[in-house]
Amino acid sequence: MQSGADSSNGTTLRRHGSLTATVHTQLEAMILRGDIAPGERLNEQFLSSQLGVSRGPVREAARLLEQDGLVTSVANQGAFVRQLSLEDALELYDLRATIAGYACSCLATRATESDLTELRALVQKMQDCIDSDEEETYFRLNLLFHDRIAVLSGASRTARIYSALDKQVRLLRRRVLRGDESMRFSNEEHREILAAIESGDAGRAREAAEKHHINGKRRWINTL
Amino acid sequence: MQSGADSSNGTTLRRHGSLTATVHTQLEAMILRGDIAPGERLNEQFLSSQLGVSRGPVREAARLLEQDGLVTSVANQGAFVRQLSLEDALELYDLRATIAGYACSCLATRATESDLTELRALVQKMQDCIDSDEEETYFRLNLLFHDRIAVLSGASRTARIYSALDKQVRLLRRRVLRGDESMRFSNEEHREILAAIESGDAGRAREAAEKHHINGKRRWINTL
DNA sequence: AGTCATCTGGTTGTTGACAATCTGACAACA
DNA sequence: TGTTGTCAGATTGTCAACAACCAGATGACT
Repeated sequence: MQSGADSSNGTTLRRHGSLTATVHTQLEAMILRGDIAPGERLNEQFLSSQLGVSRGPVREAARLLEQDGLVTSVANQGAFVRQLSLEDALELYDLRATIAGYACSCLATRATESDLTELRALVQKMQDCIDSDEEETYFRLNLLFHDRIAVLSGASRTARIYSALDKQVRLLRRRVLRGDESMRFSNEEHREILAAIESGDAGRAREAAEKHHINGKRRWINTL
Repeated sequence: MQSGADSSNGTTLRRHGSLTATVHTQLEAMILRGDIAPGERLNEQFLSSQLGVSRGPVREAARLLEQDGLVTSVANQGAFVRQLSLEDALELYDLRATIAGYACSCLATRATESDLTELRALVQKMQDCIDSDEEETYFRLNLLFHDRIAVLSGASRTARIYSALDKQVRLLRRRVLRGDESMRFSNEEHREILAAIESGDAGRAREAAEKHHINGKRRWINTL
């Protein structure tokens, strides 16, 4: 719950100039954090007063969130935080796997030594988390690992779409506790992805990434 | 009632649709038609007076177009019709190929007889266009064929993304004259895609679709 | 009692005005 | 002559008020 105007981030986030961008970021965080539950409506007036802006930027931010797939808006009724059906979830996982596969295949053909160093470090950090049983940090690093792959692939649209899909996935498993075994298997797959990228074999990288994501899907299904 | 949401693709001029939606459709058409050239700015004031609305809906529509990838907006400077670099174009083709491959693999596992009938009819019509040398119509049917596959695949996000990528591609080859030979090869590939879907073999469908799109990419490159 | 029309409060849709910012040009100056 | 400061115009960013619209409640009528 944000009291009053700012207080959220100490420094006023005015740098981008556009309030819309700020509001977009804030609302996205609220939704991903679960402050606004799936199915709930984004009340423009309430949110605008909460964030200390007028309804204009809130409306524009809502449009952005709709394109991000985080909310659906109904004419004359407003924007609602998306509630994903099981079918939606399954498609989401598969599609994300496909996109990730493409990103990895791109990266395999262009990764610099610096890129590889960065990814290796992430895998190592994740291993440390497993050893010291820090699930929360592992979860964060895991997101970062895949995000970095998408970005480093140089395919900007691909990275953007992957990021959007990732947020939608987080919509349905906000608090995922993978468990020790899952983390171990998962990071093993990360190693395979990394090895495939290092080898420069685009096809192998693609398959490794797809398999990893599909396994993630299966792990999620098993938690139902 | 299922109002709003998405995907009644193309002209969704509902009786009372919001102005934002109308403006979005109009601007999209203008851009795709080339009325507003790549690199050109979308002047909010001019467009709003041109379309007989205020700047609000125009601004919101511009946000939508940005998410569609048709324009890029700069803070305090406005929205500009996107100018695609060669790299952009190459990624676009590859990514679209990947997405199309996924859509086809989905459709292969769920296509109804009615779906197949529709697609067969489209392929036949395209053949007629080739025989009577109607490139313009062939071009339109070609777009429709791939769009229908995406929609019939049942993967709504996938269809949406494919549609967006498709519009971006059209941004860089508004007037493509494929030539007789190209059309013939292209439709032959359509047949192969259709056959793969009919066979129910997801992997084969995926490969056929990917190959078709990659060949399309090559055909485009050859025109440079 | 049940069905339908109407009313009302609240919310979104739209607008025109005002503030902040950028672009380009002109003029002052070293 | 080349650089820099300043200004005017245009354009985007934001706001608060008004209009259109929907959902639910109330009440009349059969």
